[in-house]
Amino acid sequence: MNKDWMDVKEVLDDKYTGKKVNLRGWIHRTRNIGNMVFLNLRDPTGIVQVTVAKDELEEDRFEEVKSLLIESSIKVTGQVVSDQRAPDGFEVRARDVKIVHPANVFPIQEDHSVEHLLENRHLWLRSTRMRNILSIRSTVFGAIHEFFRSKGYKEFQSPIITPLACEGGATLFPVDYFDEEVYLTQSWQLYAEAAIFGLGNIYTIAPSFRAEKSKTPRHLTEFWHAEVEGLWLDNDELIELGEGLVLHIAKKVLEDDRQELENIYKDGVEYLENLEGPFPRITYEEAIDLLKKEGMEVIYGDDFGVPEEKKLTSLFDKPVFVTHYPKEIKAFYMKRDENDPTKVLGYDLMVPHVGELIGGSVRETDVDSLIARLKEEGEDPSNYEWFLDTRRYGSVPHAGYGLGIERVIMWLCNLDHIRDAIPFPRTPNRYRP
RNA sequence: GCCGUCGUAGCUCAGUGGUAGAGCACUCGGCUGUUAACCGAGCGGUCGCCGGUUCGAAUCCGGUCGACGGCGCCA
Repeated sequence: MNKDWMDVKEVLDDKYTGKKVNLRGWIHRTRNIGNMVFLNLRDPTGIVQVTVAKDELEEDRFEEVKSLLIESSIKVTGQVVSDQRAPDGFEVRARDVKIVHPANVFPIQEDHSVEHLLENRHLWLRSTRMRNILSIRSTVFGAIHEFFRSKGYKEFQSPIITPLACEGGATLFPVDYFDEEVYLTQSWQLYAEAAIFGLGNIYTIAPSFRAEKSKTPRHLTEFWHAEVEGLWLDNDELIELGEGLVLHIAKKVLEDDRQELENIYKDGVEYLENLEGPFPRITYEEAIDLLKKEGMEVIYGDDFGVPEEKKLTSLFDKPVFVTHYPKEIKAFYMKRDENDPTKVLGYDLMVPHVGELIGGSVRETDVDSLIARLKEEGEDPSNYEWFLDTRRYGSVPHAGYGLGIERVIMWLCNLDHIRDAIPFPRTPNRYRP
């Protein structure tokens, strides 16, 4: 190996012990004891201790290094030694330190409130915790592309600016479009249903926007949505497509980010390692019965709240599919079950702590049924003419789902709050920085 | 939308009617093996904002703004 700059991780992996290295990065912490300075040098791969002795540097340079504040950027040349006194068993004895850019007083110290970290999110991204999470996030995005493309699905983009709603009840962010009111998209789905009859099976990863004042640990107003639409799929095939994606994501994160995952959540690794299909599948009615058996007061026809979700997911050691919900509590576009027209062919995939990870359904293709359901939801069907057209010209059975990517990350990392699953979270009370 | 908690130094907090406090950070001094170093000194405030009660309000009362937490709704 012969290169100019080494990674901190390589030093900690014993690749350069006894040798000279060149490192560059940021001062994570610094301690000076007079004629010697201890620096913890951070780069994107890790943190290593650097010792700077007064004898080794020119006097002026030593005084400069001594006065550097946390987060100053530097280049270090020195020798790697194995030393039990160093935090990770290895340290770099500096021969030369070049100051790239001294830092002002860093606003984030050891004690910090949630609010302070959110105000300084642009600086908090340098933390080990955020670095680990964002690495896992990157892997999750890659895994989703990989999964769908390996199955022959093509990537299709819908507009972000749109004139119509999609999810009944969900509120839209209005946008002033040259004096007309349009909205930020809530979902890719309706446009996907137009594209599917030409392109075939498609998927996307795109932001979705929900103007709901949901002050919960599971909601963002702007979140990243992985959505898929497949031709000829029935509900069972759609379940397999959802299960396959979740399993593939978990596998990839274990492969590529095991260390990052362990840094955040030690128990997560074992849970994910043991995760395999098939996930349990129960109907809405069976879920109601289970909850009643557990002593909960649930009324048939009600959607599950947080207490019901918690109870239900606690009964299984894997994510659980709940199928065949009553049509009244689900979106207008879901197809009714021919065997029981009060139910829809669709499902939610639920996991502990997070709740719903995926919501999917077979799509209704009958124009009259769609119009009737739209009216029930208080929508004006004339706003949906182009969508209804997709059913008027040789529609075929099809199905799809949406997966909340931040919720997947929250689940994988066992995060207390979904806002840590995204670099700059947007919540009802926060849109800065 | 509903319920709750909290706003005091750059940060984290104490102070519940009588002169505004601590730890950390920062500055200066000391120290060649520190691990959130340590020791000494210094700097640092319109107690969120508006109004009221009182001889006197960070403290009591009313309002307001903001943040956080929980519920509902959803992915």
